[in-house]
Amino acid sequence: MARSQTTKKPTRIQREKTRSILEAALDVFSDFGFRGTTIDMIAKRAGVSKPNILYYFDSKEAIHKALLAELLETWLAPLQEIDESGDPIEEICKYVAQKLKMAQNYPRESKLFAYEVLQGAPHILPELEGDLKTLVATKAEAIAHWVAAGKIAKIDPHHLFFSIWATTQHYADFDIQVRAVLPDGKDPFATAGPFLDRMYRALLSPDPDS
Amino acid sequence: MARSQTTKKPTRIQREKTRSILEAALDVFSDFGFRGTTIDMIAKRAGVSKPNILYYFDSKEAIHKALLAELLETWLAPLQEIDESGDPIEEICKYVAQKLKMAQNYPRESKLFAYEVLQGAPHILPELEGDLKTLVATKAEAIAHWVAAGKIAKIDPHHLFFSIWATTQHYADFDIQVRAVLPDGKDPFATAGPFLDRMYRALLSPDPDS
DNA sequence: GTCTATATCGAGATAGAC
DNA sequence: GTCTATCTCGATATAGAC
Repeated sequence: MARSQTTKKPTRIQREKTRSILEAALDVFSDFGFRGTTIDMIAKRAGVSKPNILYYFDSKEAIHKALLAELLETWLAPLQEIDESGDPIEEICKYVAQKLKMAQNYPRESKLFAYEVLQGAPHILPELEGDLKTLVATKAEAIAHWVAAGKIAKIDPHHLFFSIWATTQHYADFDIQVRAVLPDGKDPFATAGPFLDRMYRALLSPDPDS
Repeated sequence: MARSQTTKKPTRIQREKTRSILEAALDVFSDFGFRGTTIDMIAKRAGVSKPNILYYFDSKEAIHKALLAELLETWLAPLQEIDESGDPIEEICKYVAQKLKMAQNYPRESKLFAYEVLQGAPHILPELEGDLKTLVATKAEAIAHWVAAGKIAKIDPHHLFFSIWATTQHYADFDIQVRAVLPDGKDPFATAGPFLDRMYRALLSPDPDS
């Protein structure tokens, strides 16, 4: 019986090994997707044997699920932080900047998520329809209040979030294309930051006639 | 020797069968990705046998490549149409609307492309670094002229394109997530159109102080 | 706990009958 | 041209020694 199926608390060695397997798996899954990844690839990258992987995790899918579960926690954190009592435009631009930073520093997580959603979110659809939908609804309401108070332009809060997710994660998920198209020597993230900041300030600035 | 390796021109039957195989393959590849798709799935959906598929195409990869080649032609067409002598904001908003329409009407193509780029564009990297980069450079220059003439706000043309691609294709590629998060009964594409139009008009409107 | 060896299975591709 | 049957290989997962 594998450790992962028992309830005994893991030793330090076990925790470290579990971590290094997850770390290696994130590397490979984010590059090749679930189906394109073999346990052997993960084993090689983690520096352990294939059966040893299956001692710590019941199956390839179990590794994948563990990664997605971890991911969701951290992925939604910045959204939580949007504060209705703060300055509207600054709050949203801060969120955009945080999301772009995450795309830069955690591209593997972004791509793992992209693969999952592209496939129809087989493992996390319940979370999307549950926690995520609820959280977005809450924050969308805050934004609707800002709109109603005339503090920002009259925009659809849901599509605002979609556009923020799309534009920031694009630099992680479509990294290859971005680098292929950008002129040589132009850093994607350094130049994307000011562009996006400007875009959302323009979008959100309240109309004079409102 | 398979027909696909000969140089004889195909009969009507052969062309129709090739088409129906490609059609079925697009369905399956766009749902499950290259590695997640089996020839059997394509065969079932096309209503032919597995060996029959391999009579018309040399391999699974050959089908995939054929789809990508077709895709690129149509995918870049709207970008070509941006006309430097037209009204700047109308030209760009027209492009945005066209791209959104394509995401709505050709979501399979969008997802096929997304899978390919996520994986590191193994089949189309040369085209991205060649034709696409060249085309974008040309159009970016046109936009730079508009900026220099004070006709639109001072924005980075490359990141403008990235943001348009990201925000429009998001509704095809992340369709599942969009629908999971949107309030019930709210149509994604119908509500995205006005949002994006407003966003790009706000972004591009020239500064008073320029 | 970790390894070598292996059972098992799914899938790409081929052979050969019709 | 199209089928049934099959070859072959790679990958998940397991058995069993150490």
